[in-house]
Amino acid sequence: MATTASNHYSLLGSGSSIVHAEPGGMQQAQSYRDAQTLVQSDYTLQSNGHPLSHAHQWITALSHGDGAPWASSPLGQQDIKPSVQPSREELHSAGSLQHQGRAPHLVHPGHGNHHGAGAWRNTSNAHLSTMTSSNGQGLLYSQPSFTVNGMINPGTGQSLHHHGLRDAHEDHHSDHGHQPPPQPQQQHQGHHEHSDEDTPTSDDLEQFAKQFKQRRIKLGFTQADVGLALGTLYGNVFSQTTICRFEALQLSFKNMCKLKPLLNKWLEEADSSSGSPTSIDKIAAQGRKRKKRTSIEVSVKGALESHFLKCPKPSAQEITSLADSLQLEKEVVRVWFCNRRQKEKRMTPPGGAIPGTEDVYGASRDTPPHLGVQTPVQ
DNA sequence: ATGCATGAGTC
DNA sequence: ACTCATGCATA
Repeated sequence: MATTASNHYSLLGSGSSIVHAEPGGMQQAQSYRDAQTLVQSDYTLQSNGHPLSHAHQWITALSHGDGAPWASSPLGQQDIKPSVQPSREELHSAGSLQHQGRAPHLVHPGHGNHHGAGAWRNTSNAHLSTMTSSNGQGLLYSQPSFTVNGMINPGTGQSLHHHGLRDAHEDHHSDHGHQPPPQPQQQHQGHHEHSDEDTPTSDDLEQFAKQFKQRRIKLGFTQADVGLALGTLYGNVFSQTTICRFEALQLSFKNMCKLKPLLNKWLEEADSSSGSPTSIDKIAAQGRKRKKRTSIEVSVKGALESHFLKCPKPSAQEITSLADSLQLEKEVVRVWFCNRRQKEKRMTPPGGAIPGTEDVYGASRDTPPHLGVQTPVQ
């Protein structure tokens, strides 16, 4: 694809003072790739170096295994990268064992409609203890540059954390209307409902997320604070978006499993370190151009929705013609479909389905099952 | 809280 | 060209 055009961003020195806001600039289909000649009119230059956004790559790289844990991945994750040190042998090894095949269940050749994206809540009640059995998940990551207590004090009220606060997170969840997703956990008859040792169940995650959010708020931290703290703490920086999605269970099962241990660690650190100094190291930020977010009109969205229902995976040809008829860039349309598909794979359905009422799309029956809890949120 | 976007890793 | 993890920008 237009790699040429899409990645011609420039790095801005950290000391750059220029800034160019360009608020209500343009926003509709401006071909960013065709416009190579146009220079960067449609890119927003962000001179403000945002905190390293490459950070996620460490994890991402390894995490791509996507074998859907519930599916059949022999080994789960042994990701977790140390900080910025590129020298890491695991990087490679991990790559090899990844992707051992997509979840057997939701594989649909051609484009049927949806695949069982909803494999999500397995709810197999059992505590599957499976993969990850021995990876070094709970280990520490080396943190060369910065070490330690990351996390800034939320100036906003709050300042008392107790350690014993562990409230019993024992609540409800007798069960949900889960469906029986192919849950391949095997071996180890789990029995320890621990946090990081074994693969959590959907309910475990749901519970943890709930508790995490509650405690986070009690401690007075925002989602952004946590994301930043994880960076200074472990070297993995996450954005407010990711924390938010975690709490709302809007990530894939695998992704949730990966983040849980990290957030769990943070929770522990959070209440143990009461008067920690909070040293926030900054890493050189880099800026790159990013295409301005395209806003798709509702009417157009409706059209895209319709097409999606008929064909979630349109061919390049179809995308082209569709883009043409809607007067959007092909790339925008392509990305829209990608995001749409991704959305279907999330744990929680879009609007928060009501238990018992599913199927967001007409014929879809395997849409991700509900999750009846809608958190009010901050 | 979410929509659109980027990129690495795959297929 | 797709999937996935992730995030900037925005409603």
